[in-house]
Amino acid sequence: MNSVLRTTVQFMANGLTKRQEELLNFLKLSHHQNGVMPSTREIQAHFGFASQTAAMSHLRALERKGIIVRLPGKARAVIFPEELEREEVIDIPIYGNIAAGMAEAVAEEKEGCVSIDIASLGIPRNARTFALRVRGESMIDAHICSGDTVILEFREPRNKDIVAALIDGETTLKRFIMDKGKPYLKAENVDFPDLIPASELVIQGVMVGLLRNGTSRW
Amino acid sequence: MNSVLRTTVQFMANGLTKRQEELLNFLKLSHHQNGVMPSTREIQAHFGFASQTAAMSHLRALERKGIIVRLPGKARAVIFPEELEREEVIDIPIYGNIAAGMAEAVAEEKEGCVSIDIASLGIPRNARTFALRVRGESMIDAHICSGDTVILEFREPRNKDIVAALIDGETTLKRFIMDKGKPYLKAENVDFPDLIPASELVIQGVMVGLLRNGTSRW
DNA sequence: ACAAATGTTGACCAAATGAATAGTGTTCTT
DNA sequence: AAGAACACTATTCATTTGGTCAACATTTGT
Repeated sequence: MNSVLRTTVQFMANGLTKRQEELLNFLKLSHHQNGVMPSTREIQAHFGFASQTAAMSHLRALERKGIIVRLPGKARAVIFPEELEREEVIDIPIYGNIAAGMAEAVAEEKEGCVSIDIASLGIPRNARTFALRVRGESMIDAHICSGDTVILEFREPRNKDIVAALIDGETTLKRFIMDKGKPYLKAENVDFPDLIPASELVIQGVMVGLLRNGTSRW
Repeated sequence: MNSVLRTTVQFMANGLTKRQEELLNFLKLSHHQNGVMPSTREIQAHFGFASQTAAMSHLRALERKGIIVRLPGKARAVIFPEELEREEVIDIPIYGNIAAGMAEAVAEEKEGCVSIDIASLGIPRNARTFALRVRGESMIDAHICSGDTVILEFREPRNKDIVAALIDGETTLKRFIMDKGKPYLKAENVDFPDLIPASELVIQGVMVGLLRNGTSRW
């Protein structure tokens, strides 16, 4: 009597069986950890199959159900359809402070990263961007809250742009106003005064987007 | 006299030569369009090289400069290091309206997609999420503006959560308040009245994040 | 002028990899 | 009870693919 098979074919919400779900998870895990899709023999080894055909037929099943796409004949050519439709994703470094000149983005001070597609932010693909965590309420009337993450582009500010500026060795978010050729910085909160730059005005970036986290207070 | 070679070795900002830059662009384009990395022979064919060795040496150069990582012996195993560090990216469909029951997310009504890493939103990897474009000023006191994109999770609301609710066949954003066992909906704008549900209260999702675009007005 | 780095050519090998065929047992639906 | 979908074993073949060797040309810095 053959007691190897004890399979209970249960269908999941997405129309996959338990085993197919396991295979899909392995594909995703492998792709995320190693950066490449596993070959049929790597799938075989991971599940302890005695032949590649088992892996092959599972891949065929996933393809038939539209979960994956494969390029026939090509090696490791398993694709998740959603990744093909996806816009280009960029990685935006988050800095706590940017005290220095910002000429070269210093990886050491990076606190984390936001990965987001460029279309959602509406920025050009070659834009140099970075992000800052907002502390304080100085821009609350522009509906920028403490805890928000603002996305900034490294470029020249235009009138009324919201900018990150270096003031007294600290980076703060302010609205950039050009008044008769003279620039000054305006807080979007009546409790904060306008700032007329004494000497040089150092603009670190122009706000192009904002990200608010569910765990933030609002 | 051999007049094939007209190479001017110019170094780019990232330390790559012109040719290496072209190769990198082909890798990125190919990866984004086809979903897989090109093989050395596909690189060869694209650039019209007479042998794989040209492609190989370019790949080696890119690897030496840290632009790519390769897994020796494995097929199409070229990896961009930033993608390895990247958190898992999910694709959140954007709906204009969600009039229907929302039991099954209907792809037909999809207006677009936001691709973002799960860590930036702070949501579990298996969360069922969708996004809505905000119209109107009813949540302005919660600093949610017209034009913002709110990210919502399909789950039961807790007290004081901001939710998308179905009211008169339209989806609107409101704060969910549970008062002595009776739920009602509160607009975060003094000009808008509270809403006490006449019959059934249909909650479509709970706000877990917000995305504001640079092109939005503020 | 010389060395080092870069870009190229052509031919070849061995390993990695996808794919096919034939057959067994299990579970689910009708 | 029958058919379909599912989960696998065992073996074999053909192609894809990475990797190497031996040269040679051009540019760049010392």
